[in-house]
Amino acid sequence: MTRFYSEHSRYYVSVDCIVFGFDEGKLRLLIGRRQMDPGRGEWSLYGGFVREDESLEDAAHRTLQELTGLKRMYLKQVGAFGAIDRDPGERVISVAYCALINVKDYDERLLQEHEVTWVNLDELPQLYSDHNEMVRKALTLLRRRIGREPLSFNLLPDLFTLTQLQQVYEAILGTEIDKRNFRKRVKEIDFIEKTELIDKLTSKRGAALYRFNKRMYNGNTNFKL
Amino acid sequence: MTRFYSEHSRYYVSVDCIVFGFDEGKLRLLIGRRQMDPGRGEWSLYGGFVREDESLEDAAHRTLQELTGLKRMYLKQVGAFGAIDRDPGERVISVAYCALINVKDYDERLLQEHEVTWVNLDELPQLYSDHNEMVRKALTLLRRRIGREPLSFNLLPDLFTLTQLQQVYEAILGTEIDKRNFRKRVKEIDFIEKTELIDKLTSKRGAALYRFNKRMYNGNTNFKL
DNA sequence: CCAAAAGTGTTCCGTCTACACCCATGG
DNA sequence: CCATGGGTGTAGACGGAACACTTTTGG
Repeated sequence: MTRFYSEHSRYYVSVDCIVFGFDEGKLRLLIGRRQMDPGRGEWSLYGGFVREDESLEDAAHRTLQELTGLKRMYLKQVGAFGAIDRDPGERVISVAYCALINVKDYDERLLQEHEVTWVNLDELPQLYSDHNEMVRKALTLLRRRIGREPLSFNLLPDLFTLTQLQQVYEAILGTEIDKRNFRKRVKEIDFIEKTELIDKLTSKRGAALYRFNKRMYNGNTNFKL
Repeated sequence: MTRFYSEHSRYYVSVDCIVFGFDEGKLRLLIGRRQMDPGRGEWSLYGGFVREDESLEDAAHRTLQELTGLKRMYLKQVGAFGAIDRDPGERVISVAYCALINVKDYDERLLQEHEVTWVNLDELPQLYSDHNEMVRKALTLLRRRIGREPLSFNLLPDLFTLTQLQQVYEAILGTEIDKRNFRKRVKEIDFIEKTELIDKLTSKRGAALYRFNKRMYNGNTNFKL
């Protein structure tokens, strides 16, 4: 192939994944001990270098599949990070991606293997390089979008109770929400379907299970929750 | 320097600038004929390759200074674009930046020199590579932010009339806005200052000139316009 | 004197918020 | 029988939307 741009410099490009999960009413984040130099042993987001045969987003999907075993998950680009010395080793330009997964789907064995763990978002330690900034930015992005995009279902099982759904909102927004007002709004959203099933695990009385109906959602850009 | 990541591939990284201006009530975009192969002669955003001694944002600022002569302008990252074949020449990962400038500040000579022109946003031709997508994404970003961030002043002279300000909102949002409601809201925002000066160019009666007070704005994250 | 843009308040309606009690059941 | 979480409606406050006429002055 002809070399068009040979007078310019080339850079390592990586993807770093901010993986959010939701468990026991709290937002959690998947972080691990960095397994390469420099910075070996520091807490870090999970990431990887971009290969020649994949797009940025594909690289993030591949990285996440290595980590979790999950094939296609909710994924949004957070932004590119390119400070000259952001990586203490060499210059690496990194593109951050925010992923949302249901903690139950996660393969526990892979967790061990990659030496990653879930930490509560509010107990996040200092992370390698600019990773804390990536997390902040990802969270800001979620907060801005959760009301107009059906993000929250990615953090929950297919069937969920309204209490769980509300807890996701509260965890992401960092506020308390009035139960009656929340449920009133849910009732007016047709793509959140009540099923006949009852969850008896979390309460004695049992709670109705709901489901996100993707078909009904399609094309519906104007809901508000 | 030790080479830490030598087993991985490196890539050209460029910045592409979506430069918005505002003139005669319309949003305009700065585009030019591409001056290098491949794609020479196609309409294109203005961009450049990232150098080793600059961050991504610095690269965007430098590129924009070459183009407009302006030193520090409003600049926001739109996102990284990394499809494998997005550039027909070689693999180039590009980070798009959205800039807002006041058309009057622009150096007309440089415009000639770089063979770039202003086009109305609604008459945008097909652009090189994925540049149209970058523009769409930048516009979406502006629409989402204009209400909670003082973007609009970057598109106007230091002194502006309320009609001009309203036109900026209408151009970005693509909607018509009620004059009285708009002005009512402006009155409640303390960092938009009325001056004693009168603009007599656009109307016979004359219109009061306003100014964005940066000091008053600082720290004010909760306005709404 | 008239065309053209500037400037100005009120009413209505819909939306969001605050708020407290009964229900069902497992242990 | 009681502790625990599930489930329900209403009233008042607030904010956003609709709406039309007067003012000024250059030509």
